[in-house]
Amino acid sequence: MSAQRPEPSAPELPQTFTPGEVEGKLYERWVEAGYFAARGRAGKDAGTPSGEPEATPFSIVIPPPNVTGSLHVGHALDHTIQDILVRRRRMQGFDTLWLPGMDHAGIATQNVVERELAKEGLSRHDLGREAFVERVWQWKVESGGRILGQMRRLGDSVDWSRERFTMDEGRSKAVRTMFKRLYDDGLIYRAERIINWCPRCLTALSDIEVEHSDDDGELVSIRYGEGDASVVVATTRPETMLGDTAVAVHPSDERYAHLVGAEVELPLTGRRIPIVADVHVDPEFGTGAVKVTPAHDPNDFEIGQRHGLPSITIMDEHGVITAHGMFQGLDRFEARPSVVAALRAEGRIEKEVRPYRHAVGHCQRCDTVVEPRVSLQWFVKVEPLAQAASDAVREGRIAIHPPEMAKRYFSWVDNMHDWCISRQLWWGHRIPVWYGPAGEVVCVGPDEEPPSGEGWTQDEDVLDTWFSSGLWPMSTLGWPDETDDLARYYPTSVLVTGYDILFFWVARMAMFGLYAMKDRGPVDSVPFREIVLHGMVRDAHGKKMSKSFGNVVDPLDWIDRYGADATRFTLARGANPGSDVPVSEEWCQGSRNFATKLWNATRFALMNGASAQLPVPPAEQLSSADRWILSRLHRVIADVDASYEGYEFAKACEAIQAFAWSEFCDWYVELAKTSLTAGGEAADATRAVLGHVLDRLLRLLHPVMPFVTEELWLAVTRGPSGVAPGEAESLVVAAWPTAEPAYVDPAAEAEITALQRLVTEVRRFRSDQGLKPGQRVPAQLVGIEETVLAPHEPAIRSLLRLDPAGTAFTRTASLLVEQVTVEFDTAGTIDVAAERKRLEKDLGNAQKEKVQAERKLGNEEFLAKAPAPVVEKVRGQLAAAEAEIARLEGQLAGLPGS
RNA sequence: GGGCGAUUAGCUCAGUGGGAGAGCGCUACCUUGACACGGUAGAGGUCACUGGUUCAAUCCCAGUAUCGCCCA
Repeated sequence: MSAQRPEPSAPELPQTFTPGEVEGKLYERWVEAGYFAARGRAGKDAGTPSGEPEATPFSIVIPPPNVTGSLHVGHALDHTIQDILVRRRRMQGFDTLWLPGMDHAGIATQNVVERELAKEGLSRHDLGREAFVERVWQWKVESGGRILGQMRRLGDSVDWSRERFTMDEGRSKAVRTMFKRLYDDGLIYRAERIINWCPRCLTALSDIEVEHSDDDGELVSIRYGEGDASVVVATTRPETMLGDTAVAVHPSDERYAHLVGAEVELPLTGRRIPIVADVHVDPEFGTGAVKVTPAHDPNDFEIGQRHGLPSITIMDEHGVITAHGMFQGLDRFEARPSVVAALRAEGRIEKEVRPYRHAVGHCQRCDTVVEPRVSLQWFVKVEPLAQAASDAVREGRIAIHPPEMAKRYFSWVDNMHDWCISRQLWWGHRIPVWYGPAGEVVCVGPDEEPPSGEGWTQDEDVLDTWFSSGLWPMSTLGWPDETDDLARYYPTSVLVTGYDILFFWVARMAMFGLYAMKDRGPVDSVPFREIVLHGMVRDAHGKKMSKSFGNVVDPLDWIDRYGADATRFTLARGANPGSDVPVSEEWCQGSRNFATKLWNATRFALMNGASAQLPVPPAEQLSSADRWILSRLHRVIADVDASYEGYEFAKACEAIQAFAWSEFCDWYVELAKTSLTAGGEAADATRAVLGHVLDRLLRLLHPVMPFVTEELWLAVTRGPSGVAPGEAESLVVAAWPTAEPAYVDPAAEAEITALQRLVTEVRRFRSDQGLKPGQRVPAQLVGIEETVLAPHEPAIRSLLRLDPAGTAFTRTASLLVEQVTVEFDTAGTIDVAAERKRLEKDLGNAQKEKVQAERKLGNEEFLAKAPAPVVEKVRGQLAAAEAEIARLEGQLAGLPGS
């Protein structure tokens, strides 16, 4: 430590950053300080960290994770993005609300608890409805909500005082209110329809709870009827032929024209079924004739409706065949080969293709193959609601980012089928409809007493979880009550979610919000003003993460090993608008490395007395290096801020990292070493500039990497005297940095660019010459006095390990760069061949550039039609190339042996 | 089958109508007084293919191929 160096103004930071030791403490401190709590109605007068009198609300409701769930990497991405938005707005002085909570996940949760019961040898029916639901609540209290603790690990700045759950009292009231309103408006009805049925979960599913995959099955062609009057149908589900009630062909299919209206005998059953003509039959598929099983296929159901065909249910709720003699009692998948064998025995099988790949629907929750089933269910009539939801986006009242994604939204919302909302479960919001002894049907509102007396019973079913999730942006703020929060934070500002669940609930929230809040008018009834869609997290090769593939990343594992900051940065750094987010452990290590780099740069600055408390002197008292880094910083602030504003998180992260590492650490800190060693006023200025740049840089990065930036910022802004006057006590509530154009300094930028070019050229020379990095070489910088680089000679010598030329100096090599001739004494060991190779290579490039520029400038049309600035630019390129050629040719001519 | 998107360095991805970029990986050298979770230098690309528009195309348009996603 040199004598001039002042006492360190802050306690030295430890040598490395240990996330595990500080993250938990910092998070709890933030929560205790109340930074994450929205200010509520008082916020109007409460002031802001940056001192403005009024705080504009900025609100986000979290896409509620399942109460059964745990934080997976998809949540980590989703939450990181929301936290970036919220933390930036908070620093900007907004009254921010990020509202956390969970949904009750009807099927998933019921499955979990039923599995628990099964270990005790019990089923839910052994307990009865009431006791079972009690048991689920108990489970929810005990083991539910693990994910909330995990959100703390990630650093989510949510308002814990406003945590909500879809099954809690307020949210239940919202559900009953909404049901009643829709029912009274005729938008909820009960009907017998074909729905998706899970024979394992024993409940109806909505369309979106069915996942389609291409599976290996079979395609069997079966001949119905005899002789000329026979017809061959192809099917992937031969067992359902037991429930066939027709054969359908396309009306213009000449092959079958003579058969339409006739009947054929259905094998194995002895029943006679008609042949009908229907335009929805694809004449190209199979034989062009299809079997029609209205009770077990959605398309066939439609055909059945159009032609008045009977519907014969051949399976029970478990997917077991219910009739037909020898097949009775067989599971649907056992029945399939049995039916085929029986048909084969009768000589009815014309063709069997196996394996045959085709789309098969599976239950999203348990992967069981879904069985279409005719049953009595409750539906939401979506048409008017969907129309409103579609219009809101079409008219820009809800903006989708990135905008290309709106197409997906429209294609879904504009083609939505009625929504089956009843579920044959016990865990959920029970349908508030009572049936009376004389066939009465009464929908009971939240504040009404259900009818009592002999013979009245409540509907047994519960509502789809998405019915309550669809109310989330309103219900969490207190709707249907006119609460202060609802008045202040609805519509929410942004909804952040993956494009893969756009349909699951975004459209539903839009439909419900626009309907329930319509009194506010078209603009303010939307549940959110903007939708930010991100992609799915994938592995380093773009593969979807899956347990079976073994490429699943556990974000908590990364947080443990690399820190929450590194995990968050990795996700944000990969989040380009509209595209999936590839991640890998290597990249997370890279993010950790970045945190460490920042840590060490800050440590260096603090060791040398840097502080954000020091005022940056006026420009004329600053070195060009100081002015350069300030200029670059303030340009970067503008760029990064614009990227954040446009939800371009990858771009923002990349720009911050590039500036911090490649400009601040690689050049400014290196140049600062010379200045600090020299001492005096220049050193003081450097300390102030180091403090200023770090301060702004840490603020800019804080939304992405909240922990390490807080730790460093506190050290940089607080000297031994504690909190700086007027400064925030935490980066969480510190003011967002603004770009100050006054700092932009093109002259300083040009000067440091010249310095970089000179230093790089000499480094290349040293490298070509095999000079070791640390090896000191005597050199003189001829002509530097006449250039802008004159004041930088000490820094240049330090960066390049150049010693002063002593009396015994003998020039063995020289290099002309930026009007400076660098003469070296390499003690005679000059590698002329290496140097010639280098120069010739550069010369070749310069000549190529010259030719390109000349070709353009020799083109009359180019000169006539290209814009003037472009022509000027090319002229400049030509001049630069010619100067470079002259320089390199001079260098080559000066080599020994030339 | 319908729709959408992609194709740029070994890998993952930015990018712009006018001189091809980043990170990781790779090669060489280096424990220099913030940092080896580091430094310096380097190699590596007909910007998928074929046409068209234009003074000028990796970028705009059309077609082809391959891949991915959503829907049926």
